[in-house]
Amino acid sequence: MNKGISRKRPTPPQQAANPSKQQATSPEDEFVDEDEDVFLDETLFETEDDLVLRDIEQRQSLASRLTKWARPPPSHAYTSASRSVVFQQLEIDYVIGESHRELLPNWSGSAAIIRIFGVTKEGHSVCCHVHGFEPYFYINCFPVMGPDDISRFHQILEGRMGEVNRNSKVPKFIRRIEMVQKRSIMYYQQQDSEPFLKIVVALPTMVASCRGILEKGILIDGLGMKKFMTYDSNVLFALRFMIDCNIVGGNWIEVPAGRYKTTKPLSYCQLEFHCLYSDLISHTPEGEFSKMAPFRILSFDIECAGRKGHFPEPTHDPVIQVANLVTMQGENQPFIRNIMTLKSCAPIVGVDVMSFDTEREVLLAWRDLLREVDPDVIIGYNICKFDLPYLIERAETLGIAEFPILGRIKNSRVRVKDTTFSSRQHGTRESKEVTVEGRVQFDLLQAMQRDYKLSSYSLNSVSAHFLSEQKEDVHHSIISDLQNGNAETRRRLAVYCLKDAYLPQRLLDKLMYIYNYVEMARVTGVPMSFLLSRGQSIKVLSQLLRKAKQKNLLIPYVKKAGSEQGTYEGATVLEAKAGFYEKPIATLDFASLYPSIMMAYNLCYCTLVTPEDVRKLNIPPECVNKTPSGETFVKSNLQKGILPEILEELLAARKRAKADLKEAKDPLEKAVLDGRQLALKVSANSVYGFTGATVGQLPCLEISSSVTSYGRQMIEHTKNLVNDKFTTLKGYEHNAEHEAFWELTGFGFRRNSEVKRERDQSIPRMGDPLGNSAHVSSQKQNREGVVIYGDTDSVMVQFGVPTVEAAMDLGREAAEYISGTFIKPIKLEFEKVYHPYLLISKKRYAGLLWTNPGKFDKMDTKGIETVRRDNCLLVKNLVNECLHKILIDRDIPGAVQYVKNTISDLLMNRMDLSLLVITKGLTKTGDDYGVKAAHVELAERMRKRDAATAPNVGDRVPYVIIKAAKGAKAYEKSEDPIYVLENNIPIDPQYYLENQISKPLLRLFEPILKNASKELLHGSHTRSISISTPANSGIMRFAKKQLTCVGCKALLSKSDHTLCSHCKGREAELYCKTVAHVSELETLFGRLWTQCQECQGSLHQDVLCTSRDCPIFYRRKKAQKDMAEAKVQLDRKFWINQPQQQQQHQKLEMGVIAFELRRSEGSHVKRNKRTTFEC
DNA sequence: GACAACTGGAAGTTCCGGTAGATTTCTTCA
DNA sequence: AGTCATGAAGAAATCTAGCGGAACTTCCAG
Ligand SMILES: Nc1ccn([C@H]2C[C@H](O)[C@@H](COP(=O)(O)OP(=O)(O)OP(=O)(O)O)O2)c(=O)n1
Ligand code: SF4
Repeated sequence: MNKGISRKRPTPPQQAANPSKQQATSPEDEFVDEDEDVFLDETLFETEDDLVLRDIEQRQSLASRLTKWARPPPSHAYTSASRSVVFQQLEIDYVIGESHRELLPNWSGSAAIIRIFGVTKEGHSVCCHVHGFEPYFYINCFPVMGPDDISRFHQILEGRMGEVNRNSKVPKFIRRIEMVQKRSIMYYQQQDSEPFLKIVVALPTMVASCRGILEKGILIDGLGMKKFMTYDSNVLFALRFMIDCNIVGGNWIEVPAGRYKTTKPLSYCQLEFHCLYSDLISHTPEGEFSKMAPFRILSFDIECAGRKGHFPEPTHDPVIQVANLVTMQGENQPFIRNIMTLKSCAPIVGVDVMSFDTEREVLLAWRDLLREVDPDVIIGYNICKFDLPYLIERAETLGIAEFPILGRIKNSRVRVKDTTFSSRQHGTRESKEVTVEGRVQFDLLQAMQRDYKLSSYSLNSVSAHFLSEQKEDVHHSIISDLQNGNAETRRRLAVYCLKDAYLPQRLLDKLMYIYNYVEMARVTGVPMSFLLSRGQSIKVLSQLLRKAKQKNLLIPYVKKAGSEQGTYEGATVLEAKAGFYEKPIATLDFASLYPSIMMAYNLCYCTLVTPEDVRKLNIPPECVNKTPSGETFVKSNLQKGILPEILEELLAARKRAKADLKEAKDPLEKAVLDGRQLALKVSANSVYGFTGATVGQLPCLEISSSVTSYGRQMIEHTKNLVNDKFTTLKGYEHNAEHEAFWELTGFGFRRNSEVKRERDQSIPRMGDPLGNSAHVSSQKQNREGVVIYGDTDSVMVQFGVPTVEAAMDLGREAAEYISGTFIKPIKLEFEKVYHPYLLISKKRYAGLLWTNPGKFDKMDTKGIETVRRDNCLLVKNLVNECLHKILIDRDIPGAVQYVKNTISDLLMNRMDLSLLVITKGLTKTGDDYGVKAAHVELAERMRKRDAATAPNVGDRVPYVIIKAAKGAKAYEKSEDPIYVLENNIPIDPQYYLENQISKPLLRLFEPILKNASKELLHGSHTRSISISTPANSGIMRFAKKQLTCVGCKALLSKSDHTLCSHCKGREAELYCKTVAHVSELETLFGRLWTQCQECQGSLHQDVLCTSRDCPIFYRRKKAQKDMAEAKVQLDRKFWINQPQQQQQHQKLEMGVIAFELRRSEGSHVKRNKRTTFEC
């Protein structure tokens, strides 16, 4: 217990990194000394007894810590290399290194070496170096080129490459040029193959530079200047390797015994070896190989102590705590829970608390943990953008050179790079890329942003949403205070930090992320890490390349052709017959419309016939499909497309997912499986999207516009058929009604029987372009149909029958009947019934959804405010409640009353601020906006206040609308809700009434209620308003304060202090009332306070949380404010004879004063708060 | 140099320009 | 009867609220 000696950080991980040593000696004996040193600090305040106890405890904890940290040691069969190694790979990358002498004796110089990281089923970490895989691409071969030309070409190209890559030390740039027989994927071609040149280069980066040379043109003796088309030349090297070896993301790889060599380890992995790429066996993920290896998942979170009023910056502010949880895949409890703290920290049950004196020790302890535990996956919340870069930059600032070796490769530092991801779907989002070699990072924040549309992505609101659990949010300035307190306050912080580390793990489990993402990686064939860092197109491209390789096809590299026509026509949306439908509405929907069109009509790059070839090739007309948009594609008997094959696989995977979904019971599990099913659907739809992506790799608008044109034709055909069959054939009960209608409106219509006769002669078939179906429709187009709405691939049909069951029967019948008119696999399905159904407009409707006749499943809303994230909660709740009352309870008066109450609450300022927060996404950086928008302007203002916490591109900005001068634009009235709370700024209820709730309500009630506007928005409930005054905002500088009477709120003259002359004499009554009011508010506040204490997990500590996303927070704040105000009123009772106190109170009492606003012209506007205007 | 699935549609906001109506200013005239 | 002040009426100028529509923006349906 020598307190004087300089402390060492605990060194267990380093020793323990060598498993054999660990076994040889008892770890307990070995590390006791360091252990004592480390925890000395805490013992300073403790008694001798505690000290001894603590000491024993720590000894034990460290011993168990080590056995817990390390991976199981590999068996002899592994260490002696006498068995084959089978492992699940999680990450693949490559490095440039010297070729392996033994494996590739004939090679020299540097080459790309692939590294595969993974885990065996026993849980050993694996690093496999793969040699012999060379980067290559193809170019077209001119017919005149003979073998001599090729070798001359080789030499010239080698020379040009030497010029371009001057400082590369490779002996030979172009390894080989081979003549191969292949075919381009573009356009249908009659010959099977033609010659191409395969160019094998030395290093992956040379593909691009070589491509550049060949595209520009190269002078070949005897042939002149030749420009080449390049093929497969834009494929990432690691992906190329995966494709050629048939490896898909997260699958199992086997390296047979004897085919691998071990050498001096370059990594920290337990099993490390070298092999040839041709010796790898990739197992397709089926049966035994569809399982998961027991990989280790580290979830962590850091806390930093920022300076007062500043967000922590790594150049100044220390890292004070790091919480870690390690879980084995497939288990539901972490087997390691610890926290590393700077300075002492009181013990926490079930958690290994490790305290250190210096930040350096904390950081190094974390690095050691990483190295020893050797996690395969690192998760956390916002780790990519914050935690990891912070740790690394911090270590740099402190000059800890040995810290950033976090990956599995010895002496290799992690690199941090800024990245932006921008797509039409997800907008622009900035992030950082931290390369930790051999470990997959899985930032739950990124996953959430991609997979779920939420109005806030803070950990708090996400966990509230998925785990129904609030998480306190401690402001960064308070974190410093806690750190600077004592062991207890630091314990408090540690608990908070641990929770932040635990929640991502819970989310990961609950949303089955590992399982779902591995599946997606396997189906689409990309590495896991791509799923979070890349978009949809890489998935399609990966599948395309795989299929193309099987079929001997090549994918051309096309430069951006600027002249290409920008857009093409999309889907039809049928005109919506808005209204409230009390009879059941059946929905017919094509199953995966676009994918099935592509499959049915064999649409693919390789089946497209160019207009030129249509004339030249003389393909028999029965072998081609002419699409409604005028393109020609050959049928599958001539050439089967590869896109249809890809789609078949994706849809098969989706089918499996849907089958799992059926099994699921638990609602959340259902939601998750539904998400998985939807993700696969999106992947399938993206195949179509890929062809229409003009900025993508291989756009082919002929395909995409053909798909949509078929789609348009099909929905039109379906609509006509339904309208036709179900309004004209006898035997459907509803006919009478419609006939009556026709008699009223129609003229010149034929009778039903006539139509029937005609129908019997031919069932219109889709496919004969513009044939019968057009004929039928032209005859009937004036006829009022039963199809009330439809979008892209669905039609909503009002059969007119009164019961859900009957509608279902008719729906099924109709679906079957109409499906018969389409080519396989296009299938119209009866999906659901809405009853009742409120159709507001195109893409906006609500209804009760029934899938079985007994009971409705749920209320379904599409497009309206309840599902839109850019509405405040008030509107969402209000609309939701009204819909509930209208659709389920069928209680329209109740709905009206509810609206009135809500409006009156709003106007009387009884609304809690959390309900008024509007959020909008920031899609571009400040300057790029053309017009001023509320959230953009606010983001700019917040940036001026504090740049570090202000929203960035891709973030969502929460704001409320505050009171301002009349006629002020919304962008002048937006404000940060926290700021509003802190500064007691009044909100603008009028804005919320007029701009937020009125229009949605009118849209909702219009079809149901006469005079909706008058009834809802101008009734007596709108008469009482309460105007609150700002506390200290700008215009208050011109305000003169005046008190109001407690009894009747009238303005007080100078002589009165509490009550006006009228109310004098009612003192006792009013006093009692005020007291009761105060105590009521106190109880409310107390209750909320306790709730928060429960949330933060301790009942005897202050609540520090300022969570923008928690409704309780707003309520607590409001209760607090109301209570304070009420107390001030109470105090006023006693002022009557103490005039000098008055001023003081006046200051406190900002909320209850009236003010007089002077305008420069001299006109006066008088208002007072808490004055009830009765009209 | 690498990266980015697609279109259709509703709705809210700002901006801009022509306008009706109000207000002010000027003119005329009793 | 001529001159001047005044006020009313009318005309001209000016202001302004409110409008429609375009453009921009966000988000959702499919
Ligand atoms: N993100 C999307 C969603 C849809 N679509 C296109 C392709 C779909 O085929 C069509 C219809 O979409 P649905 O949402 O109705 O989905 P599907 O019909 O594909 O699937 P299902 O009806 O089986 O759920 O719209 C698209 O391009 N991109
Ligand atoms: S406001 Fe209270 S309940 Fe909400 S997150 Fe904070 S501590 Fe928890």
